[in-house]
Amino acid sequence: MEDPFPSSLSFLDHYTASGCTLAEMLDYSDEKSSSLGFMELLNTQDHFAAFEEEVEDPSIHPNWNSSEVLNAPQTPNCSSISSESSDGVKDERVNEEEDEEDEEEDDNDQKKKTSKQLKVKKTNQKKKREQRFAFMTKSEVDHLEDGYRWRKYGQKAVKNSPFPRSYYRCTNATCNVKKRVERSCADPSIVVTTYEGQHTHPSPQSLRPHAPPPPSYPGFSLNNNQHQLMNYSLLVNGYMGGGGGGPQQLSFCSQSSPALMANNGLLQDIVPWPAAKREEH
DNA sequence: CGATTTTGACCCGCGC
DNA sequence: GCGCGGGTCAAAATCG
Repeated sequence: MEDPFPSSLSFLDHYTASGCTLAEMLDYSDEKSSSLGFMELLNTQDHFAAFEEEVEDPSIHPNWNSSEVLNAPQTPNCSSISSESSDGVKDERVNEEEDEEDEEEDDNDQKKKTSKQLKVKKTNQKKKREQRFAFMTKSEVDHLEDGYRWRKYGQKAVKNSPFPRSYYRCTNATCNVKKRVERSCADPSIVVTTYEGQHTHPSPQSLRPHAPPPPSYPGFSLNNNQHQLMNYSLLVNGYMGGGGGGPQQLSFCSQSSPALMANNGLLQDIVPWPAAKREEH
């Protein structure tokens, strides 16, 4: 089966090469996005979607379409996406749930163990990859408000980038959604946010009296006065994941929409930074 | 005082 | 086997 996204091409390269411009892919006006969740925007405007999961064989889901993709994560129980993974994600998730239960039972025992052993167990869990997607946002602030509460648990310098990468975890104890935030080294005005996992709880923002409905998936709920809005929104298939920068396949599903044609300027200066990362080899 | 951030250390995977 | 880079932990510091 042919690889639709050769590793020599960035996802932007691929997309432009395939006759669909980024401006067609990504089109959100400030006005439209000001009060809608990110995924809601996608739902509303029916643009495109792609998601993580390291698909070995794209033919297993040749007919992905954005509505299918976007509807899939609406609830934590929905597993249609992961069930399509050929990477064992589904099974791993089941195991993860079991592991969590075991972890509670063994909590006392674990306290007796050395911290090293504890770390080994925890780091093993990170092998189980969650659904992940990332997007770029042109913003002056690093940590974009998305309706959920996050706690920063780490920060690392990124190779070949003057900007550090920040790691956040959802503050809800039952929710293990994580996100990474970093600035593009090529264009410091661009913030790259990667979500991993799905929220298992409603957004705290829903508690606000005038707040818009919370996104049912990690996404954006932008306020006009917060930042310059997401001029760019890329849902990608974990393109920034994985140390070592091994090529991960991207899966875009784009649909033509009149709305997509309305905005041409916002993406003109988007930087194909994943390509830049690959060039380091 | 609880929640969050900072930051150095540690672990793991991967390439050489 | 070793080194590098990414990801996470956890204690200390800071914030509200």
